[in-house]
Amino acid sequence: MESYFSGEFAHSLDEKGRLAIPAKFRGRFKEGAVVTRWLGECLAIWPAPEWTSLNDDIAKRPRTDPAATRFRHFLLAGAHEADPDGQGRLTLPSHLREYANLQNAAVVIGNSDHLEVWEPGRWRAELAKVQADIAGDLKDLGI
Amino acid sequence: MESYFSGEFAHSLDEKGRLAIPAKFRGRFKEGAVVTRWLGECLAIWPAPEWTSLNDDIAKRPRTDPAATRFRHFLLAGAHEADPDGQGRLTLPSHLREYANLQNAAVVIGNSDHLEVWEPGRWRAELAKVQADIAGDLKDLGI
DNA sequence: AACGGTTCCCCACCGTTCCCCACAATTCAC
DNA sequence: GTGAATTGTGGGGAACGGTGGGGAACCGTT
Repeated sequence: MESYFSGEFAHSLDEKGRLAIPAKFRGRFKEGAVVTRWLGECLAIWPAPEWTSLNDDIAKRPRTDPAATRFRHFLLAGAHEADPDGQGRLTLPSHLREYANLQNAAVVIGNSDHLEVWEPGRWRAELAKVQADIAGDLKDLGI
Repeated sequence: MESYFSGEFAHSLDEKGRLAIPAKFRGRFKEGAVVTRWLGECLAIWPAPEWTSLNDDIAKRPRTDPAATRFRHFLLAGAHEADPDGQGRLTLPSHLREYANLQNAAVVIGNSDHLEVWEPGRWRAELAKVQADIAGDLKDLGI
């Protein structure tokens, strides 16, 4: 069993909008999965426990904080709970597919506590940006 | 048993994308190996324990830090866990081979806590740069 | 109650990957 | 110098994982 999500996987979306979760991670979604919008115009897939703790964190923020309110709208309004089918796939609702601009292909990447789903073109652009800034980022992070 | 990785080894990549780990280092990868993108457009190979500690460090960084987000995408998305086969080889996934521009040949070098895999041409260029700057670098480092 | 549409579940195919065996070349020992 | 062991390389077969599609169950509507 994996402790952190990592890796990059090129998967397809079929005509029913189904996306396969990488086989090595399926065990982490036995208790359910939640799909949400995420930063960079991609989607995030959370195992149920991680989703709950993220939710608890958000709920603690004061109702009067405008930033917290916007973040709630961003995250909660798009949240979609889904159990993977017998083949380890989950169906992405159309409004989330539109947000992430997903057509027939997708790149699934592991990112610590969640998976991310990117349209392949956007992922290449993100990677290019990352490579351009990596030296400076490392310096900032002190690694 | 070596404590630090060092040395330079010219190996080939076969048609299945398999790379042989130098025999003297194979004992360090009994618990598993992780291949990632690395600086200079090469790949890094980490023994599982070293990777875990690097991973813990990354996971601790705040979700909101853009530099940390980019670094996660660079490192975690590129990370590929693989156990060496019975011959001490591991398969490099195609997206990592593309990143490092690897075709049929590779140079494996030891670098303290990890191995690096370079396309031979890039490695020669890196060596040339190193030799050109070595005197000044030593001065800066106070060695 | 009947119908159309959607969603869910299951089965089957196919490509890839993994694992094992075999060869060749180099190194090491005697 | 000769033999033996180790190392790097290649290939074949079996298992696994991703994909597509068909049929049953479930919804809302007429």
